[in-house]
Formats: sequence, structure tokens, C-alpha cells
Amino acid sequence: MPARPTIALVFQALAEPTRQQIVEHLSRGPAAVSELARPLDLTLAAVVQHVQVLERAGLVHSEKIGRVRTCQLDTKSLDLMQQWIADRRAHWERRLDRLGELLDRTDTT
Amino acid sequence: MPARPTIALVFQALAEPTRQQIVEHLSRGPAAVSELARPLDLTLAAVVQHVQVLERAGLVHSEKIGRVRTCQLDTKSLDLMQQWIADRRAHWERRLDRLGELLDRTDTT
DNA sequence: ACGATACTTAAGTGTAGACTTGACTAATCG
DNA sequence: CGATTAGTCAAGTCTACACTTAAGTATCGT
Repeated sequence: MPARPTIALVFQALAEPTRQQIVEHLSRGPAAVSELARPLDLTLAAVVQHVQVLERAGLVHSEKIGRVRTCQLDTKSLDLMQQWIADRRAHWERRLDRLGELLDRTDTT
Repeated sequence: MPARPTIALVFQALAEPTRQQIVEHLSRGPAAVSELARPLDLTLAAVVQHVQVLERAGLVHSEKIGRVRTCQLDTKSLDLMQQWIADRRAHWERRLDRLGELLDRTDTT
């Protein structure tokens, strides 16, 4: 039901300090929305909205049982980020290599 | 001169699609500000501002020679991000392990 | 020297989005 | 059953920030 999350969505979601805190909380284990809210001087409504953003970004998965919605970290988007970083780095380093070769050649001629 | 960049700053910087494009451009090699601006239907002033944000986040380093400011990818903050992701994942997976043990024990008793 | 290029800075505008309030539903407890 | 708990939804407010314009500086080409 959520359109496949893009890196843009992931970075946008993590840009908000509160949402970073929520992710850090969830990395210590699943939690209900109200548990996430407790340490966060915010209304429950605000926390719900944050969770929705994190879900659209594929960073969190949640399921409602009875009246309590339990949230879990979803590592899919962590993978996505790591891939993105690796890609940028790969391009960058390949470039440095080519530069190195060039310098070597101009050096020895 | 830039205060040590925080993960918060890094995510905030990458939240903006335009800045993602700039980082992608720079991963293919250094570029002047006006080169970054060319494909980006924006004024030069706007691009300068984006570069400043990326610099404060430690994602880009730039140096002005003559009248042209040349920008480079700075991998410091890529490291920072990768560390952050690894940390969240580590906590999360350690938790899953403990859960597994618990289930094993309750299973065999 | 003159014009063009490559930024830089300050100030103003407009919009996205973080947060609140208030009213609602539904599950659980005593 | 009524009261509490846990979450949901729809408006509305308020601020941060992406972007523009306009005016400036410094460098380069001829």
C-alpha cells in the first residue's frame, strides 16, 4: 500500500530531529505509539503523524492490535540508504583512481 | 571553521532534492558552482546557498581560486551516516537475537 | 581600460510541514 | 454499564527555509 519509498523520502523523514529520536527508540525494540510519545513533549496526534511519515519512508512498519498500534524498525530503507551512500562513494573513488593514473602517467613522461 | 557536523545536519542537508542532485553531480567529480547551477533551473544565488548548507553538513568541501569556487564531495559525512545506520542496525539485530534466544528457551521448556 | 564572468550578500516573499486543538471511534477495565 | 485508554481525523496556526531580486566585489579576457 505504500508506494515504494525513494531515498528522497527517507532523507526527508530523517531530517526531523524528533523522527530521528523515534527511529533510535525503535532500534532498541518495538514500541506502541504512546510509548514513543512519552519521552517526547508532544501530543499523541503529532507522534502519530511522525510515525506515518516514517512509514511512508519505509523506515518503520506498524500494526494495530486491539487499540494499540505497535511500531517496529523496518531495515529495508536502511539498506536503501546504505546502497545510496555506497554508490556515491564508488563514483567518487573511481574518479580519484582515474586521476591517480593520469598523474602517474604525466609523472613518468 | 565549520562546527563538527552532526547527523542531524547531514540528513537535513540531504532532505532537499536539489541538494541530493548536487551531491550526485559532485560524486562524478569536482565542479564549479556555476557548473552545478547549469542543469538546475535555479539562480546562481540559490545554488550558492545550497552549497553552503552542504558544506555546513560536511558533505562538500569547496575552495575559491580566482573567481571560481570549486566544490568537491567530502566523504567525512558519508562515513558519519554509514556509522549511524550501522549503529541502529546493530541495536536492532542484537534485540532480534535476544528475542530468538528467549523463544528458543520457552520453546524447549 | 572595459565588459563579461563568477560569485557574494542582504532583504523580501511564499509555501511546506510540524504542531495544536477538538471532536470522534473503538477497545479495555472495574 | 460508564470511565479510561489508545489512537484517528480534520482544521487551523506558525515558523523555517527555498527561492528570488537587486546591488555589490573581484577576477579574467581582449
